[in-house]
Amino acid sequence: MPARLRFWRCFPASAASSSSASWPLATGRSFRLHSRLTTRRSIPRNIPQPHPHSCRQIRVPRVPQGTRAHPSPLSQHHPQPQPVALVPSIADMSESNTTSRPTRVRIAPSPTGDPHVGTAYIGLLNYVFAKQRGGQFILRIEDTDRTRFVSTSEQMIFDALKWVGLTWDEGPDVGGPFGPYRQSERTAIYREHVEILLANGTAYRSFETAEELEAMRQQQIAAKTPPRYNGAARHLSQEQIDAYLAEGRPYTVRLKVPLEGSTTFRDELRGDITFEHTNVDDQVLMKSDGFPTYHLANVVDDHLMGITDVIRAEEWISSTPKHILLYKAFGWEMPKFWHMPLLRNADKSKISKRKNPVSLNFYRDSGYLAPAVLNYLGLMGGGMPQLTEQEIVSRGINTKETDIFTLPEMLEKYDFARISLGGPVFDLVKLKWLNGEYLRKLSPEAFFSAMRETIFSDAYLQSIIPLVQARLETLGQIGDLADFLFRDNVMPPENVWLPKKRESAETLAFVGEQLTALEAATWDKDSIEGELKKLGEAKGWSVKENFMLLRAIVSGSATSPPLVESMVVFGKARTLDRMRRFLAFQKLPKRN
RNA sequence: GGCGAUAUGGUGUAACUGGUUAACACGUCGCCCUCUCAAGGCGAAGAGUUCGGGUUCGAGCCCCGAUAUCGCUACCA
Repeated sequence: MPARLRFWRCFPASAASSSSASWPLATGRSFRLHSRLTTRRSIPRNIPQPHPHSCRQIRVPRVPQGTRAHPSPLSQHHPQPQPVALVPSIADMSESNTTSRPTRVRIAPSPTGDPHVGTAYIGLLNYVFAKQRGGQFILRIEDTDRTRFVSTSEQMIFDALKWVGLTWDEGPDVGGPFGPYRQSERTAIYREHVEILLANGTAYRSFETAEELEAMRQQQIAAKTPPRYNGAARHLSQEQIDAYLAEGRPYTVRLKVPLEGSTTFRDELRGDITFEHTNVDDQVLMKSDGFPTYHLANVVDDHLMGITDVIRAEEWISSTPKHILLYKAFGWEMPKFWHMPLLRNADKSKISKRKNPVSLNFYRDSGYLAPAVLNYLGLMGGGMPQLTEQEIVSRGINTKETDIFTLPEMLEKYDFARISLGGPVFDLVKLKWLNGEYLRKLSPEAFFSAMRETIFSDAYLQSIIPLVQARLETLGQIGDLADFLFRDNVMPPENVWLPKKRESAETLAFVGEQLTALEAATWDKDSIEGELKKLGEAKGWSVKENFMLLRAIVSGSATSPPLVESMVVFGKARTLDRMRRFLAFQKLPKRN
């Protein structure tokens, strides 16, 4: 059994149950985990009994071993009927304060642009988690940031998730008993809850302007002290507050984090994690525009929607104490937290569009098959049991098949206890190999259908007709003119892309700016053209230079159908990817 | 800088409660097949498990200490 969790095993079992109740009690590393193993079940034989005097750090399995190759005594002695089989109910094994609520999980994407692979990744994990336990998978739209809101984004998220094959039981489009599922439609709810916090003294109003806060931040940075809100507004007198309110001064509401002590929570994959309160900021809960921040909205909604397990990316670990504090401030039952490792670029940084295609639209439009994408995502972070050597030999199966599995197989075998915590690099090379495997297994008929539904769909072909019809003398010439709309690797030679009167460095810099401009653009002819011309004017690039450069990058050639229309047809995700690939290629060290 | 998390070949993962030459897949290289390229078959190189101590007959798994990487450090999520 791989030991993935360390904890101090020096507390008698009886001490365990009380720890989670009080706050802010800095618990030792593992009261609760300990209790997980000792309550409601007999202690597994293979785990040493706690000894009152021994305080040795040992490793224990995070989760009962029922699905492992070697069934634990637990699962042997206590066969449990399960909805879909599998990970014998982590909930069952958990501490007794969890009143076996039905499993409900959620993903909460933010509609700020193209649907993200990370959303599909976390979505997949949540989906599998829920379905393995006969629970519900909920989709909630976190659109509380109106400055980053993109109106087309929500629909794209729906479409992308459906494309990969994930379906949700409740959501903005399908409804459900705990709606609305769009946070912008829940502002009244948040306001009510803020009042509760204000009333019970766990939050306070803060009247500083954004500028004042920024100035404070700069000062703190200059003084090399941690940039943090100084809590000044905590000390405002009631008269002062009333006066400010009377004059209609805008304010935010902040969480009143205890000045002393610490908060400990259990991450189901890592064990207990403790944060000193001196390191937890008085987080803004309600912005001056009346919208909540993620922290408030997420806690309120998770509670109201009956979420039992919060499965989200690792980047949230640092703010989890704030969420814990909020649950406690409201007096609510806590969900369990599972922080998944972050998908990474090749350089190990958090996956980002500049270094990796992250738009699900890109994968869909480029002809990746949804099951392959899902399969690949399932490979990230482990989770699927690997065949042992003996199994490979005895069953004589092709070893690469271990890496190939379907969603139903994941439901059957995926084991959250197996997840490895190192951030996995999202490797396009292996994804392509996997996709190729899927493609080859298709029947010719299915392959044909796949082609006709994507790269050669009627809709795609029809969108191309206006670009080529006037320019052809025979139908057979279409490939001469529009090959770049059907190709993956397009890379113009330097004599094609480099303008006569420009240096390569300034040109590449300009491409970078084109890219930035286009990333922000709505994907239609006028917007694209407008953005490009605006940029060209600002930077002193003629329309001709500007467009010819981009034409070279997008089409690989100096002649092509109308550029902007071609880009519209080709799609935002793929066009931008082509530009990024161009830049990446040019930055590669050249031979000679 | 502060706080937190993480650490097995280039990449993704294995390695049962510490037990023989650290396994599988992708990638790379070579050979075979073949009109070419893929696919397929066969084979090879590539890590001694971030580093340093310790415990032990024995450590990737346990302990201590470093280091590195990533994340957070917003009226973004």
